[in-house]
Amino acid sequence: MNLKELAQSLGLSPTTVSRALNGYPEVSEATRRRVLDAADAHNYRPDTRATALATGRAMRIGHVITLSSRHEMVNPVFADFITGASEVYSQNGYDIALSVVSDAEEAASYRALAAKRAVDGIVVHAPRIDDPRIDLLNEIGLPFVVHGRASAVAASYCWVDVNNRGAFRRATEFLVDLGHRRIGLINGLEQLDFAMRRRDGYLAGLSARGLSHEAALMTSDEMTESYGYLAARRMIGSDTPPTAILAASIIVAMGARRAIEERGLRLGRDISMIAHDDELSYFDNGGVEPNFTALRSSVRDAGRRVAEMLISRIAAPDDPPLSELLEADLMLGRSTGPALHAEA
Amino acid sequence: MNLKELAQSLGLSPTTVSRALNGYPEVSEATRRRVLDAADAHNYRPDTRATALATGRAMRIGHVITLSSRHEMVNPVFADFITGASEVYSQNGYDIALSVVSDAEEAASYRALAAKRAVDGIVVHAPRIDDPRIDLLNEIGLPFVVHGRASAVAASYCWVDVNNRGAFRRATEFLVDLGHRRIGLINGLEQLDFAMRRRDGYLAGLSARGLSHEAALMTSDEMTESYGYLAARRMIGSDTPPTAILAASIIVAMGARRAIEERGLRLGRDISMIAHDDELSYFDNGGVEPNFTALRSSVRDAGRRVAEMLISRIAAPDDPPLSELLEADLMLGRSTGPALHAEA
DNA sequence: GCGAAAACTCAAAGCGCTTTGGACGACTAA
DNA sequence: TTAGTCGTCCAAAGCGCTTTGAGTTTTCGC
Repeated sequence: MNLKELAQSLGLSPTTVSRALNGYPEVSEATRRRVLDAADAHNYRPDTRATALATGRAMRIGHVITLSSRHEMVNPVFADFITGASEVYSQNGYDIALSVVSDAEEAASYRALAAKRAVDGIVVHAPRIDDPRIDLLNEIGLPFVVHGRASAVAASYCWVDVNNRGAFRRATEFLVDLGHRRIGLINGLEQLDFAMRRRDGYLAGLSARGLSHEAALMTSDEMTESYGYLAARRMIGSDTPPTAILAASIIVAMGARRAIEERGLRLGRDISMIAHDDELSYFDNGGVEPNFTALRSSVRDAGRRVAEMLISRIAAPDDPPLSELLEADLMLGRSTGPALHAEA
Repeated sequence: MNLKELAQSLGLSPTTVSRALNGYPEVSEATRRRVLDAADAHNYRPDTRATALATGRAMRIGHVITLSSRHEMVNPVFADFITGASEVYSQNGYDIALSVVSDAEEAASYRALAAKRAVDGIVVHAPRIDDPRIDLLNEIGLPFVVHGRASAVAASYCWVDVNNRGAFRRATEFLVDLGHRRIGLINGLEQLDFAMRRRDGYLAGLSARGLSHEAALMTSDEMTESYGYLAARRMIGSDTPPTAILAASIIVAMGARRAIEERGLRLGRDISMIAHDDELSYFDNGGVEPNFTALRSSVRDAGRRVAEMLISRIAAPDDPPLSELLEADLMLGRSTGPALHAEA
């Protein structure tokens, strides 16, 4: 069933039917009802391709997830982010085009997306410190919003980010205030902007409390469970182990906990840990008394914010860029406690 | 730059340019080169909407992920599945339309996808035992492939599934052979077909070895880390605890391990565990000697197979349905060992 | 009861592509 | 030479929608 057939079956012209369907005022309420009912009865929906071609709007948002040729990892955060974003999209009639590309073809794939006119806007995930995608997209002229920031990029652009620096600084100071002097950081890949900011916050927290940092207590890698395990094991197995650890994600923290328990230490007593918690659906970090003391910031909510911003950006591409900084809550859980040997 | 402009700039007709671009034989090699070079130089790509409208093919595959109104969980498996599928899609010129819908609007959303002519085919995720989507899609006439099966559905359809029943039976028998008599099953939601099959396999394994089952040793729920923890804690805290556990996923297994270690038990010595391992990128379960003895089956590979099958299905929608059963390997890791008190 | 405004409806053009059905030379075979 | 065959290319129709510009009918004020 297409528009023409529907119009014929109603004894109306395609024009009128289209107007009735799209809520134009030039059609009487009676006619509109009749059209709407008939459309419903025939399960008629305008062909998206034709609509997009005629209107020039694809009503589609592109999400490109990049696989590093070295790691080939899919960020588990993506699933929750997209769930949040999709809520907003569907309320506004948008849908999602997903592409998975290798880092080598990344730039080309953005160009292609624009040239093919497949999407109205793009969400940039996991920006690196000096991410070339931002200049690229600005040049192409495709509306976009960055989830995160790219500190070394001069251009202005829309972004939604968590206050990673502030959060990690706060967590660090909190641990110091509990008497911890040696605090390990098990960070994500520090090419990524958010990880760099977290380290900055960690360093700022230490120096605000008059402590110096130590290379052996800082690691950076892809945030897998086994990385968390290996990094924690190495730290706590050293001659001068940390009494507290800052973990970049719940997944990393779970690996670290494994190392801690394997060594016979008790989390929250022998050693403390604070994890960043994106509130992934499969890793609910407890309710009232979470397992991990955590910097909590819902990535699903971030998805919603990004989607809202992008939609308004598409509507007004020439307005000055928007940005939004989300704060992470420090949720006290069972994984932190006073340092045992504060004087040691 | 559109086709007409490109043609003009070359002094050719749109027809010839289109043919050159699409590899038709009616155009000389010299002209084709000239066209291809010009297209490259101008970064020209055919408008997808127009192409789709003209050809009738959207070159797009729909993936619908359903959020249960009760749980609102996004399966983390999805990210890896889509990565595998996307490899195949992009080789064949397809891209991905992702929609996230609540279970209430699920049927309507499939109908809409078909009516809007937005996709050429659909992948059905996480089928329930008696999943209505299969009959629905057959009725609509939209090509689809199910990742998994729906045991109670009579209609024939294309599917790719892991031999869950066989795998769990084998794992159960393996544990029995190690001397375990009380084996717990921490299963996924048993409305889902794969979980039901796993329980079947578990029960078949027990009865093949002459053992009976026990309700207290079988649980079913959404596969989160904390579910794994709670279920395991309850089992091992009972008067007659199991000496071995079968966990439905690595994530669940991590929760179970937490409960085990919290109780001061040593995994692989005091209690054994086998987990199903989808090889999620963020939970690499070791290499040569994995942490968990596991039923290993790559969900990314399943994504590839599903994508291949769907593409061939789209090409030949009236062929008899295809199906493929993948086997899971039983990988020996450090989480299993002989039962301590085989006679107890 | 008349003219003008309001309410309703429509024909046709256009979005950017593919594809059908030729057209036009240049080449081969008889 | 003539007919037939390639090899190249093109004009125009059509995919299903939106939207402009206009036509027709109804309503209303005086």
